[in-house]
Amino acid sequence: MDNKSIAQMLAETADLLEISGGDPFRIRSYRRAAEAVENSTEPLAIMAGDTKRLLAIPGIGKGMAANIQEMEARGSLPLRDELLKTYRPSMLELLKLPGMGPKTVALLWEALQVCDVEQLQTAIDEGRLEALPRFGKKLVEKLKRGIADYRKNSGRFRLDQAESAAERLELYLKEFPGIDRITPAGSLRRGRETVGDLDILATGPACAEERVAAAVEYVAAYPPIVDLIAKGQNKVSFHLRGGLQVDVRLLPEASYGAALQYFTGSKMHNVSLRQRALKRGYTLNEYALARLDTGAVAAGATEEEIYSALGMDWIPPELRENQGELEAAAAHRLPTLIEQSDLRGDVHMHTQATDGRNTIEEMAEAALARGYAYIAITDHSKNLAMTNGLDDARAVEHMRHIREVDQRMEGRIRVLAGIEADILGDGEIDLSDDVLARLDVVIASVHSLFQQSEEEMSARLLRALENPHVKILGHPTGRLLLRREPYNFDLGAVLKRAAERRVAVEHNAYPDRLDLCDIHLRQAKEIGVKIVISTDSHHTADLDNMRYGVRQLRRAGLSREDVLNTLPVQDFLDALRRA
DNA sequence: GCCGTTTTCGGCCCGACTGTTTTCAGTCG
Repeated sequence: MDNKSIAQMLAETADLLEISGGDPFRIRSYRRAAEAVENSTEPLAIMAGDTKRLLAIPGIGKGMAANIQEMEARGSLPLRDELLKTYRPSMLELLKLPGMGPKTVALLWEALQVCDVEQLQTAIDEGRLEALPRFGKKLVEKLKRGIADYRKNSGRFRLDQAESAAERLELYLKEFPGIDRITPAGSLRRGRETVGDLDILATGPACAEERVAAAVEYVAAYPPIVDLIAKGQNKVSFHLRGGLQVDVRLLPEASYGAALQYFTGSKMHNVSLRQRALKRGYTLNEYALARLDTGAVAAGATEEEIYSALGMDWIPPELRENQGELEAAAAHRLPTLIEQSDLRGDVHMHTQATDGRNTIEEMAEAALARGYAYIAITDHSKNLAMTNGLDDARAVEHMRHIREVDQRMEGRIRVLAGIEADILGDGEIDLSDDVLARLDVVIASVHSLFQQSEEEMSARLLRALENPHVKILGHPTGRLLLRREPYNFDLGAVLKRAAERRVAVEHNAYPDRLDLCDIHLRQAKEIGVKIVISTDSHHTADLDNMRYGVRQLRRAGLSREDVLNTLPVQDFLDALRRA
């Protein structure tokens, strides 16, 4: 079983235990174990035989190790099977409705034998819910709306979409006199590839306790709101068109840091942080860090002073997932994360020669405007016929063009000549060695491997790595290589061989395909593979996507040294030649 | 079920909001 399936099974067991009214602390340990498994860079299938290694994972004890071994051996978890005799799997879906928690699910089951969304809808229509304790008109209304939303869209929102919604709201909030600082918190600030809802924090004189009511009214009047969910003393929650939920919190300046820390999360990071605070004689909430004995406030205005009062360095939001960052911060050993400004070149882009929209010059000017010192033009090779891919002769001709443009730029920006070549069925590259040898940047990509089995893929990737001209292993889908989904091929072996051959592995910065690569980026770092980050731009505007990819690298804990295109152009080329 | 710079037992993070109550349980983040 792959890690994701194991994690899901553990999480479901936690949900079922909660519905059954089980011990809350036992439930929490199942949740913790699920997180730990999901975040493990190593397939548990390999570790399962080694109890000691399982026990070394925080959150995994004797019982959980046995559970994991059981799942590996039989593909099932006895406690979960037991619970499913009493409860229905569809109840796990019911839990996703807003306002619906384990207690309510249990009540619906015991009183009405309702166990899924369909039956709940029927029970509502027949008016059977009102007979139950705690079920008034409003709660029933809320469930009705919840069911409609659930059917319409059940899912998270892409980071780039959430970001632009946040930016529009920010403009609106800034209009209100006395609101002068606005920060998105939550998973958006942590740079998660998808965002469940938007947490926006705001502060300024208008957010002081005695004045905040007017600002709350202003927020609630935000025109794009389609559905006001809640309006409290200093918080407004609503849905935007498209279903994105937004929580806006208006906070006094003295506790802004505490609130930012609190609402940035992640939940597990906060739980651990508060535990550490307790051990040191403090209590931490969204208003302040305070002494337990006297109640005296120790910190609150900034995040830095809170972490510092607890003996830690400030932790970049991207790392706040409770995966060892607290220990690293206490030991002053946090990595210095890469910044977008560290990048000196974008080395994967297409032009009109194949399926790009712009000319070489236009791409170069656009990159120059974004502060890059160099780019590589890497159009497709002939095997991608549908893109009008280049054969040997056209590749040489195109290279000549690129060199001319490079000359014309007169050193303002270096324009390197490259290719995004295709890996053929036998692992060969679809251009001659002669041509490949004359190019500065050869990316070998996996287009033709889409429909292949995953075992086949890894074999081909490994063969392609043996080609001396391949400098970068590309993954233009963002799904093939560095992904978190269950995969059968041995990615570790490909990364290890890439490290040995000194071939860099590419990380593409697509906003719509940021599909969960952080775990494998971490694995690449552990193995020592160099990363090249690029946008695979087909249009000058695509160059702006770099920021999304950088967030991914940061979440994986990567520093400038891990990424080749932070180097000056000559060092970058030398590093590639070492392959 | 996990875990230990007070512990191998006895703890385990914290507060707001909602709806239904008339003092609180449940949900949420």
